[in-house]
Amino acid sequence: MQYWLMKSEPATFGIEHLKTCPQRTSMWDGVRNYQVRNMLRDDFKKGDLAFFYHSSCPAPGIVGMVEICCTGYPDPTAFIPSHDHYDPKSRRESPSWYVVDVKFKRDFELISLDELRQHAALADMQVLKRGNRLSVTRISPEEWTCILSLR
DNA sequence: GCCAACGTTGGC
DNA sequence: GCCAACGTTGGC
Repeated sequence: MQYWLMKSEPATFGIEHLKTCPQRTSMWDGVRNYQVRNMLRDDFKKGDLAFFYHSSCPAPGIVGMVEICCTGYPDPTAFIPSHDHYDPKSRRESPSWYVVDVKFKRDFELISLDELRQHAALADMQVLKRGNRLSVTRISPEEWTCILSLR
């Protein structure tokens, strides 16, 4: 059982979108970064929990919690030529990219980036480090508990 | 395998 | 829209 933080741009796919999906569950597709791919493919397990983070928006921060529904499987959008996430280098026999399914668990009143930075116990979180570009990062159990205690 | 150029991310 | 940071690409 592991904890994660998953970033998404709310204009593209925010937590409000997730809540309108059937079973409030969606594929987390479109990851095109190898470090994140490796985590989705190798490390994510059914039952893991993740914070849902809104980035590249007026109020960046944690807005909710999701549960991981399955281990990673090949990203089907990479195989569809007309899709925005199409990647001709990804083949069905040797997929380049992976997804997991995530299910909505709960909302938070926004825990802003600024608020996260105010807690020394969270200072090591990758999402707070400058230059961080990973859309998925690990959260330690201590960090998870600390963030939950904020709401 | 080096490294410069380029593209993307994401807070501000 | 700026710009720092850093991943990716491709020539050599």
